[in-house]
Amino acid sequence: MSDDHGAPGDLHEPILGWYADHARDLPWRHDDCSAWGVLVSEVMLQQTPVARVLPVWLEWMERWPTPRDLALAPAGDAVRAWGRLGYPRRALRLHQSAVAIVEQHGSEVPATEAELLTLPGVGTYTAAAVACFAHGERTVVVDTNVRRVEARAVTGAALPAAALTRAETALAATLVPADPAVARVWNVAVMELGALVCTARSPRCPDCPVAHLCAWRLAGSPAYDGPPRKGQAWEGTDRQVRGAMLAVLRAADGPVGLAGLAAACPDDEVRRMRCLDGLVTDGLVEPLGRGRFTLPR
DNA sequence: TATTCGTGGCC
DNA sequence: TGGCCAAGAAT
Repeated sequence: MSDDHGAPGDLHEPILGWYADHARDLPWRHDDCSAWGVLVSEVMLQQTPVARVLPVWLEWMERWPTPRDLALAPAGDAVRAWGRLGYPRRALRLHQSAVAIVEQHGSEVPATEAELLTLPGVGTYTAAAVACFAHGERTVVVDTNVRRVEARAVTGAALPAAALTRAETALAATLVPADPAVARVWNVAVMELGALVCTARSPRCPDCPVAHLCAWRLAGSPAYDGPPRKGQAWEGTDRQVRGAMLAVLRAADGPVGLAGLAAACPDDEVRRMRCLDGLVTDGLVEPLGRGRFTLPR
């Protein structure tokens, strides 16, 4: 029909069609899911796989079905209910967001990106995602999946650059359909394609609806040739100790003494105290005096 | 712009 | 086996 093979517009029909057939049935995508449910899901999904988020999200929605419900609970309850999703400051920020939504937004999750961006823990991606998926706004949603799909299909690179570039955002913007309702499906469809088919390590190109026009494939699927990607250090980091300390506090019924927290880092008192200080500064741990600590009240 | 911040599963 | 990676945000 068109002779300009590879034009960005050619991606729409195949990807939207693929999504219609292969989308996962996730509760936060249901029409009856509240904007609050969408916001909670988006924050939980930051750097955390769907499989791990699902049971915790269901628990949260049952326990705190509205922002007001969470705002009325102690912050520590949110941190404990966060379980082992990782990056527990997200739980704290979600609680702070709930309070802000109640106090400053009439208990309704804001609909515009600008307002959403004022909420703690809500950045560029999450604001665009919530405005779009919860409120139907036509936004440009750019997450790691979108970046990878577009890097391959359009740019021809094996992987996107380490940091989001203006060019990527501009490209993504040109690809978002003009109609808000279609844009909404497009945004989630590209993410889904990246999550299920156009994966980082071993992409399932035979299952890809745009393999025939993928610039990366047409170039012979060249290996990544950019600057070396530095991994996420873990062994011997403060994160490891902070995580262990928080695990102790989550498991405990009441306050925990320094001796109990020492198990998280038995061989290095300097690091141990630095991490504890950091947790207190972050608001994830509350000092009670006399060397006793608890999750925030 | 580069770091820091959890956790666990997978190839 | 272990490095890599997962719907990022804040500083």
